[in-house]
Amino acid sequence: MATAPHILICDDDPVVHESLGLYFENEHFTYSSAYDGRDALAHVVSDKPDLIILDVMMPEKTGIEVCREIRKTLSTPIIILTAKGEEIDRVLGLELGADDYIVKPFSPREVIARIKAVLRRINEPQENTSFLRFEGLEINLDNYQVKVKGELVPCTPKEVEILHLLASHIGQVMDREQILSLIWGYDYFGDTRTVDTHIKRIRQKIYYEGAPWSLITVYGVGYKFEVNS
Amino acid sequence: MATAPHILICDDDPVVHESLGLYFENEHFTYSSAYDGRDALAHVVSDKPDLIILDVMMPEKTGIEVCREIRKTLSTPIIILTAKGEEIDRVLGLELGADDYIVKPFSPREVIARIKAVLRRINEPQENTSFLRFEGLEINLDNYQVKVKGELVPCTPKEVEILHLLASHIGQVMDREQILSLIWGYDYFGDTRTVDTHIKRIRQKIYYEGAPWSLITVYGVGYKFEVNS
DNA sequence: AAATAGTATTTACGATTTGTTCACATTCGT
DNA sequence: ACGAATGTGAACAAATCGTAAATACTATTT
Repeated sequence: MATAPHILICDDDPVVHESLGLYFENEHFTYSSAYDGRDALAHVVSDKPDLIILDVMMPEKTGIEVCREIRKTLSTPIIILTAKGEEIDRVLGLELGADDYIVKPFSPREVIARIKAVLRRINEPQENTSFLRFEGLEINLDNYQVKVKGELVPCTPKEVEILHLLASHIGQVMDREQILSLIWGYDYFGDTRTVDTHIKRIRQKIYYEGAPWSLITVYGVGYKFEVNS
Repeated sequence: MATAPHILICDDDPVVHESLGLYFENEHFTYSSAYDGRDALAHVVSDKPDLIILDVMMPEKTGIEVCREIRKTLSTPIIILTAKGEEIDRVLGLELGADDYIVKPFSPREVIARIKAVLRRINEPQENTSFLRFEGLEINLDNYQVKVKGELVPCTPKEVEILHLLASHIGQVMDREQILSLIWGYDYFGDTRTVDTHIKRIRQKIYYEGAPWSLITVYGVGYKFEVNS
């Protein structure tokens, strides 16, 4: 994967291949296609994809079975695809060793973002930056303490974690799903609006007039931590 | 820059010019010198350097101001130079559009390595497709921010996405269906004229007299992003 | 084991922003 | 010149967000 990643799409619905193919070409990803479970396994071996997109409902072998098979020998990242209503399988899929989970119908942005996130997570060993400091703001994930202008501000664990997550990705918008996945974990089923409530409280606690940083809402996308706007 | 790059050194300290000059000659880079902010801007225009090294502390105009000025019209790579202890926020520098940041005192190896890295990054086919830069126009899909002449222009998410899509396929005409599929998703069924309205708003927001790029309508087909050659 | 305090989550609703469509003017290609 | 395609502004619809308050959960103390 020196340059662009190669993705293997496994789904019995040609429409999914067409639309994903379009997004991938746009990103200069290459891809190959499998239309049933057995076919999928064959392609995994022959194509050596960098990432596998696996629909749950497929003839011959279900995505779950395929996932289990793959995990016996390979650690290739897998993203499970499922129709709305099949959401029960989420926990199961992830316990089987899938790396992420997308519900149909999906948006282009979502799919591409998830793929990039998974590949990034796989490739880059995480840097240990548990302590972050900005003008008038310190976030310490070792002792779960947040200081504003040197003063300790009592924050709950979730608040510290979310703030740390956003502040360690300055300027980068993170959507609610990403935040939920990274803070709560992949097996969490909750209302994405929960994130909003936490953001609200974090803002209340840390914001002061003239702070050189802020939590910014990107309408329709998510939140980001910005410095000196 | 067919062969060796030309570097513009902007610093009020002659010692810096001497030492950098020495390294550059060794690498067969050519270079020119500016000793204050105003001088720097003049040289940027007349010398058309391939890369600019910009000290923060300079008479007449600080490096920060010069950087901001340059970014209004040019996308020439900039490396910011700063003395240890000068609490210039790395983030701030990079937000202004600088490409890298070196703290004095620097080692020859470090400077050369950084310069080569930046030039490589700029020249090679973009790996980081989420950020696009043109003369007087920057599109950042991580931030969802668009800058025209260095100034932040408030755009809605759809506007940023469409602009980024077109700008990442320079010269290539995309029809309305393609744009809808890639931005809205495969399951969207709406009026294709919606695209027109978004294009209109993008043009209103980003266009300025003499911009070296534009959103062009291809009658009966679609839209494309063009750059003056 | 029950009560309590501290957190987390859900829900609801108004406010706001954004997206879409429509109507009409203008431009384009034939 | 004509019909089709596009530009444009304004009205409208939809989606999203902020916030507060209610509810559920969890760990600790009594």
